[in-house]
Amino acid sequence: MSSSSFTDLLASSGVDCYQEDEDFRVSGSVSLYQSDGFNLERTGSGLPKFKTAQPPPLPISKSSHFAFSDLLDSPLLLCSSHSLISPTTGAFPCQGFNGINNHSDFPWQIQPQSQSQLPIVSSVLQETYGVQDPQKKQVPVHREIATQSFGSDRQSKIPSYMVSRNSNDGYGWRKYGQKQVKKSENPRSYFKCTYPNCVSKKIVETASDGQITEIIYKGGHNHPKPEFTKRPSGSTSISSSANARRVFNPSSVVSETHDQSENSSISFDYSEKSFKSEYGEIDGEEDQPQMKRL
DNA sequence: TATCTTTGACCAGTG
DNA sequence: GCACTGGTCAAAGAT
Repeated sequence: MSSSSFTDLLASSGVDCYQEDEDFRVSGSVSLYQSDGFNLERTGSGLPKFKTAQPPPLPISKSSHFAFSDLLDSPLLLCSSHSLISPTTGAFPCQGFNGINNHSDFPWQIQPQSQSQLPIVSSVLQETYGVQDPQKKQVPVHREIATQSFGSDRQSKIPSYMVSRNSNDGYGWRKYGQKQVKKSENPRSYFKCTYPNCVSKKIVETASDGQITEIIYKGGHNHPKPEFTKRPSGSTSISSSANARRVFNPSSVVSETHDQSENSSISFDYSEKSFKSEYGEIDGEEDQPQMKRL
């Protein structure tokens, strides 16, 4: 898909794409769930408009759904584990955004403005392929600014761990700190990936009303998005969900790791079921009833 | 009982 | 060297 069609698609979907410096941002009023590796930001009223510059030619399909976490499994981001974006051009040195991406589908699903299907009423994305000083550790920074408007009443009922631990991206996150920083009036929560030996971290900035205003990813996952086995039915409490241990599929790790370093093709289900499953993120469809209860 | 979040303290980087 | 700031640690409480 060409960049123009991509931007057209986003624009038509209420997404605002623009690039600022090294940041490629996608913002607007769109329901996006998966977000790993992306900046998510709600800008104002969410009226779609392009600030700039041609965004990278993301191979997005015309699907109305996409899963951001899958992007982390793709070379688009994983390439950042091996090489950083050009600090001067902001361009990916690897193929991903250079228009030669082989992925037939961009792994995200744009949820049109329909607000009836998901708890997330709207979410606006900003994607930043952060560039760190090459002199410093070569860890890519993926900044994500997200606003998850669950609706004031609904959001307040969602336990914090449901947001923080999984953070809608399919990965397991463990909160290890929270701090009020000066440069932002909102407190920051610090998360680590729970996958063994994974150094990926993220910083989630949450507004006073509970909305996630910014997510900053530090370091890439050295593992694919985990596959989870389903727990036996019968455990319906939220705590059971929190206590559910994610089981990583070793074979998946091997194969996907290989794909990440090479040319992995990304496939994802555009169906609503899939999207909801992604949203359920806690443990797939098993947790959807929990979400419904919530 | 295990695992999680919370939160104050501590540490390191920077000006 | 000092103060400020952001990031991390770890004990305590919660689930």
